[in-house]
Amino acid sequence: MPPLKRPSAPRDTKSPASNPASELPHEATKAMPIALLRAREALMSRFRPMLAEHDFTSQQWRVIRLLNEHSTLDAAQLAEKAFILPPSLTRILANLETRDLVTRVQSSSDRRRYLFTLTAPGEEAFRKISPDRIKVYKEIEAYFGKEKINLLLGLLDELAQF
Amino acid sequence: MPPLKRPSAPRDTKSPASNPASELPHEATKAMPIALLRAREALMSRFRPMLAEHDFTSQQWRVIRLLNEHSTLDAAQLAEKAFILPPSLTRILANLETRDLVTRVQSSSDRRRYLFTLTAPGEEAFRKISPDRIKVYKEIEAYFGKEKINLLLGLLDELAQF
DNA sequence: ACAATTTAATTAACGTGTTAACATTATAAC
DNA sequence: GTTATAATGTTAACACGTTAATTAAATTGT
Repeated sequence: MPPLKRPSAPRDTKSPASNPASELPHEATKAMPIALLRAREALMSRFRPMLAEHDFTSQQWRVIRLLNEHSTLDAAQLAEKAFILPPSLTRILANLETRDLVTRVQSSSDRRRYLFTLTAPGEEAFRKISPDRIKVYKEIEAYFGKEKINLLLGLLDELAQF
Repeated sequence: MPPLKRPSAPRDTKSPASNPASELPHEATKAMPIALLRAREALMSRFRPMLAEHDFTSQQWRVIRLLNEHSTLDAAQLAEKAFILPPSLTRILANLETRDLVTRVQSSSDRRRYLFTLTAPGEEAFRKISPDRIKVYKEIEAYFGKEKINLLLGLLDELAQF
């Protein structure tokens, strides 16, 4: 039987005594969105300063990296692979074009589409940053271990299907 | 010895043949930040429309939820628990105060600090949304299973320590 | 008590996230 | 072939993320 309420007693939570945390069906699930955010931030806080030194945001870098891998992509492909919504991507690409890191050409077969490619300075920026980036990957692996990383990736991919 | 380059050959990637994906030490690690993003988005895409019906963003809702649990918190405590940076929190609290969902009182012992509390309409909003929210939690559990959720949470917490 | 330092919260500036509406071009229906 | 529909990318509006600078108040050292 739960103890009687003492309304005059000091307290710093409102957790109802009739519904302790251990019985709630979704206590763990409730924490998932923030746990994902915190884990991601733990990683990004390593990459961000390094990218900032070269005047890149992580999203700008994701676009650069993808264009380095695929040589040419249209906006829809970039949006899907970088997981960036079209309105954000429009702004990011405009920024990178202004800085002469990326160029666009209109597709001749479908004039609604634009094909994006790294410029020479864009490729140079990629090569310049890459070593630092790999250093961080290795630190993560050293801390966490490849097995756990793959286990985690599997779970995340499955959750992403939801 | 790597094959000769064929500059005229069609291709859609630039992956160097001398360094196939299976040998790269960080292929999995490289995918972690986006995998975390995608997993989180899978969850948030369920919550967002429901919150939007009541004119809440997920961040605003996080603040409401925390004030419901803890009854009164200062900005620093809210920032830490909701994982929201102080400048964002300032704006969010200003918004919620304008809507009379939250009130602030200056701490008498430390006049730099402000203590925030839900108003009656704030508590009402919380109660109104809560059932929908729990419904989504249960859907997630039904899809993913509690064991996997707890396993995933453990891995995420460990990664967050990095 | 007083100056220097530290801390809590805010402001400023810029970039991104999110939704809705829009212009342009392709495709489908008829 | 013309009209209706769908798809690609952009614009607009608002909220949040991120870093640096700022204000006000507390704390420390002397």
